[in-house]
Amino acid sequence: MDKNDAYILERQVGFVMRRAVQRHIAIFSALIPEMTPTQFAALAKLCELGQASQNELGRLTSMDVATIKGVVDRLRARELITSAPLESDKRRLMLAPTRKGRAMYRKYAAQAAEVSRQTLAPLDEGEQRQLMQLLERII
Amino acid sequence: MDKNDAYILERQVGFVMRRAVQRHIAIFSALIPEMTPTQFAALAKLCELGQASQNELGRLTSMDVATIKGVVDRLRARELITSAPLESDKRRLMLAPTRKGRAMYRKYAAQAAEVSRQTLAPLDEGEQRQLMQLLERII
DNA sequence: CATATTTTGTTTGTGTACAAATAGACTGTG
DNA sequence: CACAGTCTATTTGTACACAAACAAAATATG
Repeated sequence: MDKNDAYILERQVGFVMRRAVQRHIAIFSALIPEMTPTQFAALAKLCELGQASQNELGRLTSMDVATIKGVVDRLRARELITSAPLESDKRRLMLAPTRKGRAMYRKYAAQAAEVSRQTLAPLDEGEQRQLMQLLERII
Repeated sequence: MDKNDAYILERQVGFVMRRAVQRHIAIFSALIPEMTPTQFAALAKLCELGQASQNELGRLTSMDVATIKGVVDRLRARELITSAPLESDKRRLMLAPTRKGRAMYRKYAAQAAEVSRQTLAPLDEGEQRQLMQLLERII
């Protein structure tokens, strides 16, 4: 194998992104130890929507059916959201934030934005915008 | 809350990176269904080094002690690597790829590079370089 | 209307990922 | 030498993440 063809782990996008996500999660849990990024994402989206079915919430937060179920179970166990089968479509489980859930969201929304700021802190504003745009294009 | 201050999930780095990683993993498992990105990373690094202790391999692949143990266990179960306590330091577990492990690495190294190419395919070469550089700076 | 298909949710199994507690082995310093 | 501190590995518990298989409900289509 030619030297230039060598597979260098540290130069693969997947590896670098995995490490960047690790750092991001570390920042998140330092600033918001009360919940995980995933749980906050689900709660935030549900607060934005007011209500949504479990499936719908999963799609909007990019979690598959098994994952969103676990996240919802944990949020419900902490009484941050409620769930009830929909009368008009008994397959669907309608979710809504509780008063406590909305309070939790309001309490941490600013902190969550700060997590993004700290994650991007090594870059200047232009670079931050650039990174976000490039990432959005490889989704 | 001001409209401009609104927390928009889709614009948070963490959320976008998580989705980008999801797409990357999907591409990886389509091209290399035989193993996970994590397992390949550990195998690749071990092949590059020739040998390493479990702890060392974990550090170099950014996996914590519990994670690297699981990955090593699975690679060993498939006879892709061997492990043996080091005589001169009985705490350490020295790992080395087997002939089969090295063959597996050689077989998939080109595919793994192709995974990176496909992940970055929506971007032109300059943008790909840019994205990698920006990601490396927020690690 | 009857049934084939799709949608929603659950369950099971495997694989990262990390925190915290534990145990055994090494190292440094008094 | 003794022993305090450090390093390596293991174990346990929790939380994503996804595939696959299943059941129940709704919808589409003949």
